Amino acid sequence: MPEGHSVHRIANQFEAHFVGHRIAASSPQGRFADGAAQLDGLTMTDAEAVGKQLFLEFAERQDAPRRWLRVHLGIYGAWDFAGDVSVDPTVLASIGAPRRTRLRMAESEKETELTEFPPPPVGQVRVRLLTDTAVADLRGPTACEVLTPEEVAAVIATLGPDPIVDPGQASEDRFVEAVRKRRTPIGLLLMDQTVVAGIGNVYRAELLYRAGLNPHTPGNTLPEDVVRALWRDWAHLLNIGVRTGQMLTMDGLDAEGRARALANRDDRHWVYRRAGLPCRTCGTNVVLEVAAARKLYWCPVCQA
DNA sequence: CATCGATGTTGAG
DNA sequence: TCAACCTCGATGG
Repeated sequence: MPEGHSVHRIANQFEAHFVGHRIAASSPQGRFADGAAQLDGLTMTDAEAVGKQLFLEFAERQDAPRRWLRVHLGIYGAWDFAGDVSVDPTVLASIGAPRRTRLRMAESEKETELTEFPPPPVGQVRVRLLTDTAVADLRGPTACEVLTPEEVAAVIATLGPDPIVDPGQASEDRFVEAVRKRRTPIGLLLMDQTVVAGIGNVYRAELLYRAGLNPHTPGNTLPEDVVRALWRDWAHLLNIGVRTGQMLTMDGLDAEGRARALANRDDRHWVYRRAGLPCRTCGTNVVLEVAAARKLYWCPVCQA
């Protein structure tokens, strides 16, 4: 699935083109007919991303009770936007006019031509959210449900800090404390959404590499400054991800390297998906091991 | 064209 | 620990 950065971009897209608009909600696939009926005709009043979860708020009127749609894309979910939407939602404010197009927002983003509006739903569309000028289709989510504000608060309470939602020192402190009180290996703690929200398998491998950390190191044996640096690096990479829409983890590259990283996913990471290939730094073969049913890539020399 | 695998989570056993 | 969820791009024949 998209890791935290994409979910923030999706929230930005909703913020820019759906919030403040009256929404026609439907479930072309039928599996979310009841939920869609609860939202149909309401106005979207807010769009928030926390970790990998997306929350869209709806209300009848300004002072009316609020309802939230909670969406988690899981491993292969995606939102498809079409109509007047931003090709790059993060630059909308400076560019102004949206572009009439079709945009898939999942693990990667792809733009295609739009011939009619609204486009007929393609495939299994769980939810369609339609305004006069823009449409969002959700497919393949692992979670899609209508919640009360209290239920949303309860979900968010289970999540660790997200550096974009809470950029302050308190979030860093929370992360440091959560990591340093547990014997669990840091490689698993980074994937634990109650410890930090939004990191997935790619960012985990890359953050550990960048920190020179052995994934098996127990959290409670890590020096405080190492854990703080880890948090700051996550915040740094997340911001790059939200800005570019790509999980670029090899910053500091020259212009040529940057172009290569943007063009080829094989040249984009230090260790992720590089099992058996030489480490870019020391030449040692990158190791692949399976931990908690996920593939973990790391360099046994650089991350000794 | 068939098969595989994935940037994730939940819940059963 | 592992299957299920449910989609689609990449890969191989």
